[in-house]
Amino acid sequence: MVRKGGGDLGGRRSTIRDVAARAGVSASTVSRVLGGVYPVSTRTRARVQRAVRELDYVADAHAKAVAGAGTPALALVLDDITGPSFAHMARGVEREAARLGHLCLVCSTDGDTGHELGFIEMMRAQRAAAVILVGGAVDSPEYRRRMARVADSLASAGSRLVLCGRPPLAPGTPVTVIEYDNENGAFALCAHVLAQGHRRVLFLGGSPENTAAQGRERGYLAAHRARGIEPDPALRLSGDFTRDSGHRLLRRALDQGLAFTAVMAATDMVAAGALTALHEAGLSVPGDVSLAGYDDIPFARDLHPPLTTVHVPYEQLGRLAVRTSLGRTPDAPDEHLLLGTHVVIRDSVAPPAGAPL
Amino acid sequence: MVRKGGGDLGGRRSTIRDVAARAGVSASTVSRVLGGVYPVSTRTRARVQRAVRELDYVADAHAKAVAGAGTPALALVLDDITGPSFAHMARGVEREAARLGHLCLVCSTDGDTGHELGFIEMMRAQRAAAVILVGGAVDSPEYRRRMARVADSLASAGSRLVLCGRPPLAPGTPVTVIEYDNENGAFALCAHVLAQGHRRVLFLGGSPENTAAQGRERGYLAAHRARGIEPDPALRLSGDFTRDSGHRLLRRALDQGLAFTAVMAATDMVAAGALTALHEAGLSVPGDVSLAGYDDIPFARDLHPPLTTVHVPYEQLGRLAVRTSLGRTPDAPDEHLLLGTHVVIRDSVAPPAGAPL
DNA sequence: TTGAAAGCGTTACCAA
DNA sequence: TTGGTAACGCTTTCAA
Repeated sequence: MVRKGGGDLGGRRSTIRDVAARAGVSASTVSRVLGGVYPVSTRTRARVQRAVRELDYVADAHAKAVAGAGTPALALVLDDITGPSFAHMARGVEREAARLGHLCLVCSTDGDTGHELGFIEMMRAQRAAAVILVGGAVDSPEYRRRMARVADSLASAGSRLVLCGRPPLAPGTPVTVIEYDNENGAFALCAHVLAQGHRRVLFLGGSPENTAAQGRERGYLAAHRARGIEPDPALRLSGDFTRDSGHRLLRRALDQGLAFTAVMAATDMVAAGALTALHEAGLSVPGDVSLAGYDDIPFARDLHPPLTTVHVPYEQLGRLAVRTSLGRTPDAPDEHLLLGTHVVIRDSVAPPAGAPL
Repeated sequence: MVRKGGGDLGGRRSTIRDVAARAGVSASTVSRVLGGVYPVSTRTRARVQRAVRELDYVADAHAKAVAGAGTPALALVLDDITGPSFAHMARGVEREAARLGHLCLVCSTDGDTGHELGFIEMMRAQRAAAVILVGGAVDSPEYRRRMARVADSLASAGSRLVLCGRPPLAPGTPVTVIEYDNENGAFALCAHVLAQGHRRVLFLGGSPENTAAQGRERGYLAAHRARGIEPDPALRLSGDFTRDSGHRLLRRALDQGLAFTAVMAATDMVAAGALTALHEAGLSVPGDVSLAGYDDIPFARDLHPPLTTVHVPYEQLGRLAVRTSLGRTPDAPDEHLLLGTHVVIRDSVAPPAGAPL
């Protein structure tokens, strides 16, 4: 089969030497005109550029990398790109990486720690400029040990570990941690709910091990205590961060006859499922029960009623992750950023029926 | 600063030669035990493996690539990872790629053709196994020319162009096209709406240039004509595929006093925005106005009322994209897959008020 | 301003 | 079963 275009070499990619030959110069010269910054005569440069065009040549990125040139890629490791908040972080990472001229590798782990470790190993093999781990994790001594080892091994390969929305490691570990304030966000949100007069607030959590879920639950608890209320433990349910979890949990609560006048979901997705369950049960929101979410995903506005929630600057988080990890020496001391959140009040939270104004 | 762990070489990554030296063997031998399939004595293998562990060694992927070994990455190019349907395709691609041992590079173009071309060039430099372009495009002679050139240039570099949800190219072009049936899906959906008795159906489209939007609009039109109805052109609005577009368009239609009893949105996101605008105007769905979407994103169930829409197998699309593009000779003839869709009936479409049963 | 040659970290061929 | 060496495609001294 015959390729179109001038650049056929029998199915072989054209190399810098092919270009050199065609332009009647040496490979070094081609490299120099492509590099852009070296002194090359105008005539030579033109000839080389023409040859490049005719051959449709692009320099092999791997060869460049091996030779010590080239821009290393960034690696993004997350649970599931399909979660709206993850997707927004991914966008931030991808955009900032592109702006800085880096390519972006992404891996989904589906929550499997083994996969995660495997991916990190691959990223080290790829000489990634940084490996960004996104999303809550199970915080345990084992987690800290494992991550510290990863951080060191990445650092010694000239790369950098970035933890986004994950618990920090021991001081001195070469890692960048960027968190958003789960606890305070949940505190503010729950305080708002309580201020409306609710006393029995159902908490629809994530996995009890997940640090993001834990932080939000701590905020829920703290807001109660700040008002001198001891929340009923029976009101704290755990599941995962999916829409289905919210739906299932709320339906079960209803079936069990649990008494509550408001629901605080660990996630907007969870809230969405819960809302549907509420509607299915013929309950009106916020007339019969109030509902609040967390994350402020774009869809939250289109729920009915529009969802009161906590805004988390996910995209900015992603941008920050790449900005702070790049242009930093691999084994810089650990660095810790905490981003603020704020509650956005819409229509899904109101005073409980029969409450005093 | 002193690195922890045995593998310190003064900040240098350890190489296969470091491992060889430590194990007292040659680099070739190390390569062989790492490769796994060559005959190596048990004793030697053990020694090498220990050295690998002690040095925390991983083979450099770039060097491997240059040497002709190694698994090439897959490249995914899309508009915006934040769109739910894109995210699901991305998940399909990423999962299937991982299953097959490939890494996945992703780039967002934000609809900029120049960026797109630039990314494709980079992917060629990366020797990507395939470049998967996702999402509707502007179909023009210029588009076809450009894509054909890209397809050839990718093919001659041993890579393969995959078009997902984009118009096909001239026969014979080395490209794989995977489409889902926009027109028939929209036809079926609109037929369902018309069957309920609606006669003035507002169409909330995407960009008039976008082929996905066009296909859906064609389905809308065809369904009308199949019933002998000539739809009022004033009822066809265009915007983009965002939630805000739906909100804005519907609000404007209302402001202008446009008469309609049903709304068909080009996208679930658009439908979500439209739904909120409807609610804000005090209109009930489907009591006053029926509403239908397209894509069947998970959220569609949690809209109120749950949204009648068209299901598109996005994740499967992604998996298929990688499966068909891998393990195929680069300049195989063009291949064209058309995936079916089906309408999922929920509660947002009902007969118009005062309609005959 | 240009070219030759060494080097980057692998793998694969050929001998031993 | 092992080691030496060439080769992969590029960049970067070093000389000219």
